[in-house]
Amino acid sequence: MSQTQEPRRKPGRPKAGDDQRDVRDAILDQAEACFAAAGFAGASLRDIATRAGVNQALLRYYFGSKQDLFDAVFRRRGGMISGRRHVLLDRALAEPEPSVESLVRAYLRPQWEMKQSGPGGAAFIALQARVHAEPEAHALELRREVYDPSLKRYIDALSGQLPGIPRDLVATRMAFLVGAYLFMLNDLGRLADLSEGQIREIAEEEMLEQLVRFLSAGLKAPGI
Amino acid sequence: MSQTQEPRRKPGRPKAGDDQRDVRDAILDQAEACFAAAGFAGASLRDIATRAGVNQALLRYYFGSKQDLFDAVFRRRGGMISGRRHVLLDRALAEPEPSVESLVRAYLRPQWEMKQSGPGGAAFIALQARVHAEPEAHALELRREVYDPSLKRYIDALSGQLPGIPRDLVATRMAFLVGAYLFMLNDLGRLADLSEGQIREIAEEEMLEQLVRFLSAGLKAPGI
DNA sequence: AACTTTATTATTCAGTCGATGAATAATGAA
DNA sequence: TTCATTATTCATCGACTGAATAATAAAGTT
Repeated sequence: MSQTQEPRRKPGRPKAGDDQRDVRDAILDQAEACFAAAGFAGASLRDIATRAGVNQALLRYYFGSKQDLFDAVFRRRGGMISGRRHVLLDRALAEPEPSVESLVRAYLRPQWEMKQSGPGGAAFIALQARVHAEPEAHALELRREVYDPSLKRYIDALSGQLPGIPRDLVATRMAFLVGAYLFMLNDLGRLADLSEGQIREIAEEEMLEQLVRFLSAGLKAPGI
Repeated sequence: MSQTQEPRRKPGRPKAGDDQRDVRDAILDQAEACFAAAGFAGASLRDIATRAGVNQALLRYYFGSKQDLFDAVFRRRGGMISGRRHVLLDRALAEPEPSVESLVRAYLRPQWEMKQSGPGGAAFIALQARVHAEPEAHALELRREVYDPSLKRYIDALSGQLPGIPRDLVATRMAFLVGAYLFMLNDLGRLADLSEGQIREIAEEEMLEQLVRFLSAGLKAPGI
Protein backbone atom coordinates (compact mmCIF):
# COMPACT_ATOMS: atom_id res chain seq x y z
CA MET A 1 0.00 0.00 0.00
CA SER A 2 1.56 3.25 -1.09
CA GLN A 3 1.76 5.54 1.89
CA THR A 4 -0.76 8.21 0.99
CA GLN A 5 1.43 11.16 1.77
CA GLU A 6 -0.67 13.11 4.25
CA PRO A 7 0.20 16.78 4.07
CA ARG A 8 1.32 17.06 7.68
CA ARG A 9 1.08 20.50 9.13
CA LYS A 10 4.51 21.84 9.85
CA PRO A 11 5.27 23.16 13.29
CA GLY A 12 5.26 26.84 13.87
CA ARG A 13 2.85 29.68 14.02
CA PRO A 14 0.06 29.38 11.45
CA LYS A 15 -0.41 32.07 8.82
CA ALA A 16 -2.78 34.77 9.95
CA GLY A 17 -6.42 34.28 9.08
CA ASP A 18 -5.75 30.60 8.92
CA ASP A 19 -8.18 29.38 11.55
CA GLN A 20 -11.01 31.71 12.23
CA ARG A 21 -12.57 30.30 15.35
CA ASP A 22 -10.26 30.38 18.30
CA VAL A 23 -8.25 27.26 18.91
CA ARG A 24 -8.69 27.70 22.63
CA ASP A 25 -12.43 27.38 22.29
CA ALA A 26 -12.12 24.31 20.10
CA ILE A 27 -10.05 22.69 22.81
CA LEU A 28 -12.48 23.67 25.53
CA ASP A 29 -15.39 22.33 23.50
CA GLN A 30 -13.83 18.94 22.98
CA ALA A 31 -12.57 18.76 26.53
CA GLU A 32 -16.10 19.47 27.69
CA ALA A 33 -17.48 16.64 25.61
CA CYS A 34 -14.81 14.18 26.75
CA PHE A 35 -15.02 15.03 30.44
CA ALA A 36 -18.79 14.84 30.32
CA ALA A 37 -18.74 11.45 28.65
CA ALA A 38 -15.96 9.79 30.62
CA GLY A 39 -15.39 11.85 33.75
CA PHE A 40 -12.16 13.47 34.81
CA ALA A 41 -10.09 10.34 35.15
CA GLY A 42 -11.64 8.60 32.18
CA ALA A 43 -10.96 11.33 29.67
CA SER A 44 -7.53 11.46 28.10
CA LEU A 45 -5.66 14.53 26.93
CA ARG A 46 -4.61 12.72 23.81
CA ASP A 47 -8.19 12.09 22.84
CA ILE A 48 -9.18 15.66 23.52
CA ALA A 49 -6.30 16.98 21.46
CA THR A 50 -7.02 14.67 18.56
CA ARG A 51 -10.68 15.57 18.50
CA ALA A 52 -9.86 19.25 18.61
CA GLY A 53 -7.45 18.75 15.73
CA VAL A 54 -4.41 19.96 17.61
CA ASN A 55 -1.32 18.49 19.17
CA GLN A 56 -1.46 17.32 22.73
CA ALA A 57 1.25 19.68 23.87
CA LEU A 58 -0.95 22.57 22.89
CA LEU A 59 -3.35 21.77 25.69
CA ARG A 60 -0.51 22.21 28.08
CA TYR A 61 0.57 25.40 26.39
CA TYR A 62 -2.84 26.98 26.79
CA PHE A 63 -4.17 25.50 29.98
CA GLY A 64 -1.38 23.84 31.95
CA SER A 65 -2.26 20.56 33.61
CA LYS A 66 -5.23 18.31 33.05
CA GLN A 67 -6.83 19.61 36.21
CA ASP A 68 -6.38 23.19 35.05
CA LEU A 69 -8.05 22.37 31.76
CA PHE A 70 -10.95 20.77 33.57
CA ASP A 71 -11.34 23.82 35.77
CA ALA A 72 -11.33 26.10 32.75
CA VAL A 73 -14.07 24.00 31.17
CA PHE A 74 -16.16 24.17 34.30
CA ARG A 75 -15.67 27.87 34.90
CA ARG A 76 -16.53 28.86 31.35
CA ARG A 77 -20.15 27.75 31.33
CA GLY A 78 -20.57 27.78 35.10
CA GLY A 79 -19.81 31.48 35.06
CA MET A 80 -22.37 32.01 32.32
CA ILE A 81 -25.04 30.24 34.32
CA SER A 82 -24.20 32.08 37.48
CA GLY A 83 -24.25 35.42 35.70
CA ARG A 84 -27.57 34.70 34.07
CA ARG A 85 -28.99 33.74 37.43
CA HIS A 86 -28.07 37.11 38.81
CA VAL A 87 -29.78 38.86 35.93
CA LEU A 88 -32.98 36.85 36.25
CA LEU A 89 -33.05 37.35 40.01
CA ASP A 90 -32.78 41.10 39.60
CA ARG A 91 -35.61 40.97 37.12
CA ALA A 92 -37.79 38.84 39.40
CA LEU A 93 -37.12 41.08 42.38
CA ALA A 94 -38.17 44.10 40.35
CA GLU A 95 -41.74 42.83 40.43
CA PRO A 96 -43.90 44.25 43.20
CA GLU A 97 -44.46 40.97 45.00
CA PRO A 98 -42.32 38.19 43.52
CA SER A 99 -43.85 34.75 44.00
CA VAL A 100 -41.86 31.74 45.18
CA GLU A 101 -42.59 30.22 41.79
CA SER A 102 -41.05 33.10 39.93
CA LEU A 103 -37.92 32.93 42.09
CA VAL A 104 -37.55 29.21 41.61
CA ARG A 105 -38.09 29.61 37.90
CA ALA A 106 -35.42 32.28 37.75
CA TYR A 107 -33.02 29.93 39.49
CA LEU A 108 -33.68 26.95 37.26
CA ARG A 109 -34.04 28.64 33.90
CA PRO A 110 -30.37 29.35 33.21
CA GLN A 111 -29.53 25.69 33.57
CA TRP A 112 -32.41 24.88 31.33
CA GLU A 113 -31.39 27.37 28.71
CA MET A 114 -27.85 26.02 28.82
CA LYS A 115 -29.05 22.51 28.18
CA GLN A 116 -31.22 23.64 25.27
CA SER A 117 -28.49 25.80 23.77
CA GLY A 118 -26.88 22.92 21.89
CA PRO A 119 -24.72 19.84 22.31
CA GLY A 120 -22.01 21.77 24.15
CA GLY A 121 -24.48 23.08 26.67
CA ALA A 122 -26.01 19.67 27.18
CA ALA A 123 -22.55 18.20 27.69
CA PHE A 124 -21.85 20.76 30.35
CA ILE A 125 -25.03 19.88 32.23
CA ALA A 126 -23.87 16.27 32.34
CA LEU A 127 -20.43 17.34 33.45
CA GLN A 128 -21.92 19.44 36.19
CA ALA A 129 -23.91 16.51 37.53
CA ARG A 130 -20.69 14.52 37.73
CA VAL A 131 -18.85 17.25 39.57
CA HIS A 132 -21.65 17.43 42.11
CA ALA A 133 -21.30 13.70 42.76
CA GLU A 134 -17.54 13.83 43.29
CA PRO A 135 -16.32 13.78 46.87
CA GLU A 136 -12.89 15.27 46.22
CA ALA A 137 -12.18 18.52 47.95
CA HIS A 138 -11.16 20.23 44.76
CA ALA A 139 -14.46 19.50 43.06
CA LEU A 140 -16.26 20.94 46.05
CA GLU A 141 -14.21 24.12 46.01
CA LEU A 142 -14.82 24.53 42.32
CA ARG A 143 -18.57 24.35 42.48
CA ARG A 144 -18.61 26.54 45.54
CA GLU A 145 -16.54 29.17 43.81
CA VAL A 146 -18.81 29.17 40.79
CA TYR A 147 -22.25 28.68 42.26
CA ASP A 148 -22.38 29.69 45.90
CA PRO A 149 -22.62 33.45 45.43
CA SER A 150 -25.79 33.31 43.36
CA LEU A 151 -27.20 30.56 45.56
CA LYS A 152 -26.91 32.72 48.63
CA ARG A 153 -28.73 35.58 46.95
CA TYR A 154 -31.60 33.24 46.13
CA ILE A 155 -31.78 31.92 49.65
CA ASP A 156 -32.14 35.46 50.91
CA ALA A 157 -34.78 36.33 48.34
CA LEU A 158 -36.78 33.19 49.08
CA SER A 159 -36.56 33.77 52.80
CA GLY A 160 -38.23 37.10 52.21
CA GLN A 161 -41.18 35.38 50.56
CA LEU A 162 -41.40 32.55 53.11
CA PRO A 163 -41.97 34.40 56.36
CA GLY A 164 -42.89 31.37 58.42
CA ILE A 165 -39.74 29.45 57.62
CA PRO A 166 -36.37 30.07 59.25
CA ARG A 167 -33.55 30.95 56.90
CA ASP A 168 -31.50 27.88 57.60
CA LEU A 169 -34.42 25.65 56.70
CA VAL A 170 -34.78 27.53 53.45
CA ALA A 171 -31.09 26.86 52.84
CA THR A 172 -31.59 23.16 53.51
CA ARG A 173 -34.50 23.04 51.13
CA MET A 174 -32.50 24.79 48.47
CA ALA A 175 -30.03 21.95 48.70
CA PHE A 176 -32.85 19.50 48.04
CA LEU A 177 -33.85 21.64 45.10
CA VAL A 178 -30.38 21.58 43.60
CA GLY A 179 -30.34 17.80 43.72
CA ALA A 180 -33.71 17.51 42.07
CA TYR A 181 -32.95 19.73 39.12
CA LEU A 182 -29.45 18.40 38.53
CA PHE A 183 -30.82 14.93 38.31
CA MET A 184 -33.84 15.87 36.29
CA LEU A 185 -31.93 17.82 33.66
CA ASN A 186 -29.41 15.09 33.29
CA ASP A 187 -31.91 12.30 33.21
CA LEU A 188 -34.64 13.87 31.19
CA GLY A 189 -34.48 11.59 28.21
CA ARG A 190 -34.43 8.42 30.22
CA LEU A 191 -37.15 9.61 32.52
CA ALA A 192 -39.66 8.69 29.88
CA ASP A 193 -39.71 4.95 30.55
CA LEU A 194 -40.46 5.34 34.22
CA SER A 195 -44.15 5.53 33.59
CA GLU A 196 -43.98 2.31 31.62
CA GLY A 197 -45.54 2.98 28.30
CA GLN A 198 -48.12 5.42 29.55
CA ILE A 199 -46.86 7.85 27.01
CA ARG A 200 -45.03 10.67 28.52
CA GLU A 201 -44.56 13.16 25.80
CA ILE A 202 -44.62 16.12 28.02
CA ALA A 203 -42.87 18.77 26.01
CA GLU A 204 -39.54 19.57 27.54
CA GLU A 205 -40.64 23.08 28.33
CA GLU A 206 -43.56 21.76 30.32
CA MET A 207 -41.25 19.49 32.29
CA LEU A 208 -39.43 22.53 33.61
CA GLU A 209 -42.72 24.01 34.70
CA GLN A 210 -43.60 20.77 36.48
CA LEU A 211 -40.35 20.92 38.36
CA VAL A 212 -40.99 24.53 39.36
CA ARG A 213 -44.37 23.55 40.75
CA PHE A 214 -43.00 20.56 42.62
CA LEU A 215 -40.14 22.46 44.19
CA SER A 216 -42.16 25.53 45.04
CA ALA A 217 -44.66 23.40 46.91
CA GLY A 218 -41.81 21.80 48.82
CA LEU A 219 -40.30 25.14 49.72
CA LYS A 220 -43.62 26.41 50.98
CA ALA A 221 -44.34 23.39 53.15
CA PRO A 222 -44.93 24.45 56.76
CA GLY A 223 -41.77 24.29 58.88
CA ILE A 224 -41.31 22.00 61.84
CA MET B 1 19.52 -1.10 54.21
CA SER B 2 19.07 -4.76 54.96
CA GLN B 3 16.07 -6.05 53.07
CA THR B 4 13.61 -6.75 55.85
CA GLN B 5 12.59 -10.19 54.72
CA GLU B 6 8.80 -9.91 54.39
CA PRO B 7 7.12 -13.23 55.01
CA ARG B 8 5.51 -13.48 51.59
CA ARG B 9 2.46 -15.64 51.36
CA LYS B 10 3.19 -18.71 49.29
CA PRO B 11 1.09 -19.32 46.23
CA GLY B 12 -1.52 -21.99 46.35
CA ARG B 13 -4.63 -22.73 48.24
CA PRO B 14 -4.46 -21.52 51.86
CA LYS B 15 -4.88 -24.01 54.67
CA ALA B 16 -8.47 -24.40 55.70
CA GLY B 17 -9.66 -22.13 58.48
CA ASP B 18 -6.91 -19.72 57.60
CA ASP B 19 -8.96 -16.68 56.78
CA GLN B 20 -12.30 -16.56 58.44
CA ARG B 21 -14.08 -13.71 56.72
CA ASP B 22 -14.59 -14.38 53.05
CA VAL B 23 -11.95 -13.04 50.73
CA ARG B 24 -14.63 -12.17 48.22
CA ASP B 25 -16.22 -9.80 50.66
CA ALA B 26 -12.92 -8.19 51.51
CA ILE B 27 -12.38 -7.49 47.84
CA LEU B 28 -15.87 -6.11 47.40
CA ASP B 29 -15.43 -3.86 50.43
CA GLN B 30 -12.23 -2.33 49.17
CA ALA B 31 -13.52 -2.03 45.64
CA GLU B 32 -16.52 -0.20 47.00
CA ALA B 33 -14.33 2.28 48.83
CA CYS B 34 -12.08 2.85 45.82
CA PHE B 35 -14.85 3.22 43.29
CA ALA B 36 -16.70 5.59 45.57
CA ALA B 37 -13.65 7.74 46.11
CA ALA B 38 -12.29 7.85 42.58
CA GLY B 39 -15.04 6.70 40.24
CA PHE B 40 -14.91 3.79 37.87
CA ALA B 41 -12.08 5.04 35.68
CA GLY B 42 -10.15 6.58 38.53
CA ALA B 43 -10.00 3.48 40.67
CA SER B 44 -7.29 0.95 39.91
CA LEU B 45 -7.45 -2.79 40.33
CA ARG B 46 -3.95 -2.76 41.74
CA ASP B 47 -4.97 -0.42 44.50
CA ILE B 48 -8.06 -2.43 45.30
CA ALA B 49 -6.09 -5.67 45.44
CA THR B 50 -3.38 -4.18 47.63
CA ARG B 51 -5.89 -2.74 50.07
CA ALA B 52 -7.73 -6.03 50.25
CA GLY B 53 -4.42 -7.78 50.88
CA VAL B 54 -4.64 -10.08 47.89
CA ASN B 55 -2.99 -10.42 44.55
CA GLN B 56 -4.43 -8.51 41.66
CA ALA B 57 -4.99 -11.62 39.60
CA LEU B 58 -7.40 -12.81 42.25
CA LEU B 59 -9.86 -10.07 41.35
CA ARG B 60 -10.03 -11.51 37.90
CA TYR B 61 -10.39 -15.02 39.26
CA TYR B 62 -13.43 -14.08 41.31
CA PHE B 63 -15.09 -11.35 39.35
CA GLY B 64 -13.75 -11.23 35.83
CA SER B 65 -13.16 -7.80 34.37
CA LYS B 66 -13.05 -4.46 36.13
CA GLN B 67 -16.54 -3.72 34.92
CA ASP B 68 -17.81 -7.00 36.29
CA LEU B 69 -16.29 -6.21 39.66
CA PHE B 70 -17.95 -2.84 39.65
CA ASP B 71 -21.30 -4.39 38.84
CA ALA B 72 -20.91 -6.87 41.67
CA VAL B 73 -20.20 -4.03 44.08
CA PHE B 74 -23.25 -2.16 42.92
CA ARG B 75 -25.58 -5.12 42.99
CA ARG B 76 -24.59 -6.22 46.46
CA ARG B 77 -25.84 -3.21 48.39
CA GLY B 78 -28.27 -2.06 45.73
CA GLY B 79 -30.10 -5.32 46.15
CA MET B 80 -30.20 -4.87 49.90
CA ILE B 81 -31.72 -1.43 49.55
CA SER B 82 -34.23 -2.60 47.01
CA GLY B 83 -35.25 -5.53 49.19
CA ARG B 84 -35.64 -3.38 52.23
CA ARG B 85 -37.79 -0.99 50.25
CA HIS B 86 -40.15 -3.79 49.39
CA VAL B 87 -40.45 -4.76 53.04
CA LEU B 88 -41.12 -1.22 54.21
CA LEU B 89 -43.66 -0.67 51.46
CA ASP B 90 -45.57 -3.79 52.47
CA ARG B 91 -45.54 -2.57 56.02
CA ALA B 92 -46.78 0.91 55.05
CA LEU B 93 -49.51 -0.51 52.86
CA ALA B 94 -50.73 -2.65 55.74
CA GLU B 95 -51.91 0.51 57.48
CA PRO B 96 -55.55 1.38 56.93
CA GLU B 97 -54.90 4.64 55.10
CA PRO B 98 -51.20 5.12 54.38
CA SER B 99 -50.23 8.78 54.11
CA VAL B 100 -48.03 10.12 51.33
CA GLU B 101 -45.52 10.96 54.06
CA SER B 102 -45.35 7.38 55.25
CA LEU B 103 -44.82 6.12 51.71
CA VAL B 104 -42.08 8.62 51.00
CA ARG B 105 -40.46 7.78 54.31
CA ALA B 106 -40.54 4.10 53.47
CA TYR B 107 -38.86 4.84 50.17
CA LEU B 108 -36.08 6.98 51.61
CA ARG B 109 -35.35 5.15 54.80
CA PRO B 110 -33.42 2.20 53.36
CA GLN B 111 -30.96 4.57 51.75
CA TRP B 112 -30.70 6.39 55.00
CA GLU B 113 -30.13 3.25 56.98
CA MET B 114 -27.48 2.17 54.52
CA LYS B 115 -25.62 5.43 54.93
CA GLN B 116 -25.77 5.19 58.72
CA SER B 117 -24.76 1.55 58.77
CA GLY B 118 -21.05 2.28 58.65
CA PRO B 119 -18.25 3.42 56.36
CA GLY B 120 -19.05 0.78 53.75
CA GLY B 121 -22.64 1.86 53.54
CA ALA B 122 -21.68 5.50 53.31
CA ALA B 123 -19.23 4.67 50.54
CA PHE B 124 -21.96 2.93 48.63
CA ILE B 125 -24.22 5.97 48.85
CA ALA B 126 -21.46 8.05 47.29
CA LEU B 127 -20.91 5.43 44.63
CA GLN B 128 -24.57 5.38 43.85
CA ALA B 129 -24.65 9.12 43.31
CA ARG B 130 -21.81 8.74 40.85
CA VAL B 131 -23.55 6.00 38.93
CA HIS B 132 -26.63 8.15 38.61
CA ALA B 133 -24.54 10.92 37.08
CA GLU B 134 -22.92 8.68 34.50
CA PRO B 135 -24.31 8.86 31.00
CA GLU B 136 -23.01 5.51 29.79
CA ALA B 137 -25.63 3.03 28.74
CA HIS B 138 -24.26 0.34 30.99
CA ALA B 139 -24.61 2.46 34.11
CA LEU B 140 -28.19 3.15 33.17
CA GLU B 141 -29.00 -0.51 32.69
CA LEU B 142 -27.42 -1.34 36.00
CA ARG B 143 -29.43 1.07 38.05
CA ARG B 144 -32.58 0.16 36.20
CA GLU B 145 -32.04 -3.49 36.92
CA VAL B 146 -31.49 -2.84 40.60
CA TYR B 147 -33.91 -0.05 41.37
CA ASP B 148 -36.71 0.10 38.85
CA PRO B 149 -38.86 -2.72 40.21
CA SER B 150 -39.26 -1.20 43.66
CA LEU B 151 -39.62 2.26 42.16
CA LYS B 152 -42.57 1.15 40.09
CA ARG B 153 -44.31 -0.29 43.11
CA TYR B 154 -43.95 3.01 44.93
CA ILE B 155 -45.30 4.94 41.98
CA ASP B 156 -48.39 2.76 42.03
CA ALA B 157 -48.83 3.09 45.78
CA LEU B 158 -48.42 6.86 45.67
CA SER B 159 -50.83 7.14 42.78
CA GLY B 160 -53.41 5.47 44.97
CA GLN B 161 -53.01 8.18 47.59
CA LEU B 162 -52.89 11.06 45.09
CA PRO B 163 -56.21 10.75 43.32
CA GLY B 164 -56.10 14.11 41.55
CA ILE B 165 -52.74 13.48 39.92
CA PRO B 166 -52.24 11.35 36.82
CA ARG B 167 -49.90 8.41 37.17
CA ASP B 168 -47.32 9.69 34.74
CA LEU B 169 -47.05 12.94 36.64
CA VAL B 170 -46.48 10.97 39.81
CA ALA B 171 -43.71 9.11 37.97
CA THR B 172 -42.15 12.37 36.90
CA ARG B 173 -42.27 13.68 40.42
CA MET B 174 -40.68 10.51 41.73
CA ALA B 175 -37.75 11.25 39.45
CA PHE B 176 -37.41 14.67 41.06
CA LEU B 177 -37.53 12.95 44.41
CA VAL B 178 -34.74 10.57 43.54
CA GLY B 179 -32.51 13.45 42.55
CA ALA B 180 -33.18 15.32 45.74
CA TYR B 181 -32.40 12.48 48.10
CA LEU B 182 -29.35 11.24 46.23
CA PHE B 183 -27.86 14.66 46.38
CA MET B 184 -28.88 15.28 49.95
CA LEU B 185 -27.50 12.05 51.32
CA ASN B 186 -24.26 12.54 49.51
CA ASP B 187 -23.87 16.16 50.37
CA LEU B 188 -25.08 16.13 53.89
CA GLY B 189 -21.86 17.12 55.57
CA ARG B 190 -21.11 19.94 53.22
CA LEU B 191 -24.65 21.20 53.31
CA ALA B 192 -23.90 22.83 56.62
CA ASP B 193 -22.06 25.87 55.28
CA LEU B 194 -24.85 26.86 52.95
CA SER B 195 -26.62 28.78 55.69
CA GLU B 196 -23.44 30.75 56.33
CA GLY B 197 -22.75 30.49 59.98
CA GLN B 198 -26.35 30.44 61.10
CA ILE B 199 -25.61 27.24 62.88
CA ARG B 200 -27.25 24.29 61.32
CA GLU B 201 -26.88 21.51 63.71
CA ILE B 202 -30.01 19.75 62.71
CA ALA B 203 -29.49 16.20 63.84
CA GLU B 204 -29.08 13.88 60.91
CA GLU B 205 -32.28 12.08 61.73
CA GLU B 206 -34.19 15.33 61.59
CA MET B 207 -32.71 16.10 58.20
CA LEU B 208 -34.36 12.99 56.81
CA GLU B 209 -37.67 14.12 58.21
CA GLN B 210 -37.22 17.53 56.62
CA LEU B 211 -36.66 15.87 53.29
CA VAL B 212 -39.78 13.75 53.72
CA ARG B 213 -41.82 16.86 54.40
CA PHE B 214 -40.36 18.75 51.45
CA LEU B 215 -40.90 15.94 48.99
CA SER B 216 -44.35 15.01 50.21
CA ALA B 217 -45.48 18.59 49.74
CA GLY B 218 -44.08 18.52 46.21
CA LEU B 219 -45.84 15.27 45.40
CA LYS B 220 -49.14 16.61 46.66
CA ALA B 221 -48.95 19.85 44.70
CA PRO B 222 -52.00 20.23 42.47
CA GLY B 223 -51.44 18.92 38.94
CA ILE B 224 -51.55 21.06 35.81
C1' DA C 1 17.61 43.27 9.24
C1' DA C 2 17.88 41.34 13.69
C1' DC C 3 15.69 39.97 17.63
C1' DT C 4 11.64 38.46 20.51
C1' DT C 5 7.35 36.56 21.23
C1' DT C 6 3.68 33.50 20.13
C1' DA C 7 1.67 29.32 18.49
C1' DT C 8 2.34 24.97 16.98
C1' DT C 9 4.24 20.11 16.03
C1' DA C 10 7.34 16.21 17.12
C1' DT C 11 9.46 13.35 20.25
C1' DT C 12 10.62 11.36 24.49
C1' DC C 13 9.99 9.81 29.32
C1' DA C 14 8.80 7.46 33.26
C1' DG C 15 5.06 5.53 35.02
C1' DT C 16 0.42 3.07 35.42
C1' DC C 17 -3.13 0.42 33.72
C1' DG C 18 -5.98 -3.89 32.85
C1' DA C 19 -5.29 -8.29 31.42
C1' DT C 20 -3.37 -12.79 31.22
C1' DG C 21 -0.66 -17.35 31.09
C1' DA C 22 1.79 -20.08 34.04
C1' DA C 23 3.00 -21.98 38.39
C1' DT C 24 1.77 -23.68 42.92
C1' DA C 25 -0.29 -25.54 46.96
C1' DA C 26 -4.26 -27.25 49.67
C1' DT C 27 -8.40 -29.95 49.40
C1' DG C 28 -11.55 -33.60 48.52
C1' DA C 29 -13.28 -37.40 45.86
C1' DA C 30 -12.31 -41.81 43.54
C1' DT D 1 -2.77 -43.39 46.21
C1' DT D 2 -4.09 -40.85 42.43
C1' DC D 3 -6.22 -37.08 40.34
C1' DA D 4 -9.11 -33.30 39.36
C1' DT D 5 -10.67 -28.96 41.44
C1' DT D 6 -10.16 -24.71 43.85
C1' DA D 7 -7.77 -20.72 45.49
C1' DT D 8 -3.98 -18.23 45.22
C1' DT D 9 0.58 -15.82 43.72
C1' DC D 10 4.06 -14.60 40.16
C1' DA D 11 5.75 -12.35 36.35
C1' DT D 12 5.02 -9.94 32.54
C1' DC D 13 2.95 -7.79 28.30
C1' DG D 14 1.47 -4.22 25.44
C1' DA D 15 -1.22 -0.24 25.46
C1' DC D 16 -1.88 4.03 27.21
C1' DT D 17 -1.22 8.10 30.27
C1' DG D 18 0.16 12.91 31.68
C1' DA D 19 4.01 15.55 31.51
C1' DA D 20 8.05 17.58 29.72
C1' DT D 21 11.21 19.27 26.28
C1' DA D 22 13.12 20.40 21.76
C1' DA D 23 12.42 22.16 17.27
C1' DT D 24 10.19 25.21 14.15
C1' DA D 25 7.90 28.87 11.79
C1' DA D 26 5.13 32.91 11.49
C1' DA D 27 4.20 37.49 13.37
C1' DG D 28 5.55 41.45 15.85
C1' DT D 29 9.07 44.77 17.42
C1' DT D 30 12.95 47.49 17.15
